[in-house]
Amino acid sequence: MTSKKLNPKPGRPKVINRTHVINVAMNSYWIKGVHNMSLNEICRRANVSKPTLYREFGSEDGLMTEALELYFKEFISPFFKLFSSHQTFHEVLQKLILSLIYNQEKNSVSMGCLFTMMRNSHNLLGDKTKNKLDLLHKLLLKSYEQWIDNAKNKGNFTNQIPSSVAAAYIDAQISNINAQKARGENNQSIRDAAFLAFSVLVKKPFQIN
Amino acid sequence: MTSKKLNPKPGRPKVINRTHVINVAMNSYWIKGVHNMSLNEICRRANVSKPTLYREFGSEDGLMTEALELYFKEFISPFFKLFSSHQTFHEVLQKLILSLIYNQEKNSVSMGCLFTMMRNSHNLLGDKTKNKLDLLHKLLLKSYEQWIDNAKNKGNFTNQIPSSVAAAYIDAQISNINAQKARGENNQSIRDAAFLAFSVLVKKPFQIN
DNA sequence: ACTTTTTCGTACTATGTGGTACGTTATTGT
DNA sequence: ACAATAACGTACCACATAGTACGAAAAAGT
Repeated sequence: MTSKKLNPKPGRPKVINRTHVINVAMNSYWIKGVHNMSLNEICRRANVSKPTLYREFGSEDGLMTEALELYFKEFISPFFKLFSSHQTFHEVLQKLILSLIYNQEKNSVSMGCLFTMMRNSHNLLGDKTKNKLDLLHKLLLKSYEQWIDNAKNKGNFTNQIPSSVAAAYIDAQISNINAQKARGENNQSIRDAAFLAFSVLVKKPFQIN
Repeated sequence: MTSKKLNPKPGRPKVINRTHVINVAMNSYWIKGVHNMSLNEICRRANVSKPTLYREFGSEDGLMTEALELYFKEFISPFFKLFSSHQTFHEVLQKLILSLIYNQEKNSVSMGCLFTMMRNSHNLLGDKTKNKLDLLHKLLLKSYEQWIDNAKNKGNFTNQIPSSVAAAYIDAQISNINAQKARGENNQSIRDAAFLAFSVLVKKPFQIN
């Protein structure tokens, strides 16, 4: 509380825990839905006063942007490592699908995907969040495209379809899986549909567990 | 105003135009999104006072239920006729896809599908609307299933997949098309993805116009 | 001690929401 | 004429929202 070295600035020291607030916001938006979660409620949950939150993030839009960024970093970009692994396209695709269906739940309640939820209601978002969303979406599409290009070079992807079209297809089908999860549909029927949809990209059938 | 025959009841005659209000509500929910359109705003647009609206529909939930029902009747059930036509499965499917992509716009602004929008945010709906939604969804799935069964009998559907699974697949892919429309994605890329997704159900490729 | 700097949070604003109380008005029945 | 009936809409309710004004508090510099 009084160490000059840890906080060598004048003025009352900050108590707000930025990363904690962003975490609370991310989870709240994720579980309850972006437009079913108010700033007031986030303040309550994060135990922060509203002016403090505004001082730190500027606006609801600012906080939401941070929440989105954290979500992408924690729950989406980890897949990028899979894309550049030495596994075949088929193996990675299967892992990706099953992971989306079976690992995105808390207390066995299916939660969908915050990123997809935001894309599906982008017209209600603030400008900063919308821009961030566009940026991340482009990044994601590029990642799919590189993954496919690599697979083509390695001979793991023999379909003659252009990589950009395949990337858009994967993006659409993954959004679809997430939407089905968010609707609370049955995991097995989501899996059946996903395997069917992605079978157009590969030769071998997928393994049911 | 004074005819006993046209209005043989005591009391002040009604002026509210029920079907007009439902139409306004349906279009408003459709264009602006169910949760971005308030009852107040609908009253303004339909030129009806709020108590009058409550007298007629009981609650926001009641009005929304009627709006949903009208939407389904006007924009979804017309497809049912296609399903029982004498055209092949392939022909009908292609017409269905193209119609969803190119005919659901007003002033060349893509609008998605109210039914799909509601399904994607069912957790925010009132009980009546949710029940109606479930009912209509089941009706829709049954229609797909019958369509497929018929096609199988006529030899137009040779895939060995169970009809219920195929119906769920069609449902998911159509929801996906609508979601992409609602996100404002490019029509051509939506069409490419849809043709690819549905190619697993048929043998011949689809015709690009 | 006193000023400066910075963050704190109570208490407020303006606006919007779904929903309703209630006096008014337009009709029919007698 | 006058009661009975039924729909009308103004003006309200309680509550929630995003966002802010402002004085108190906690640190550092002198």
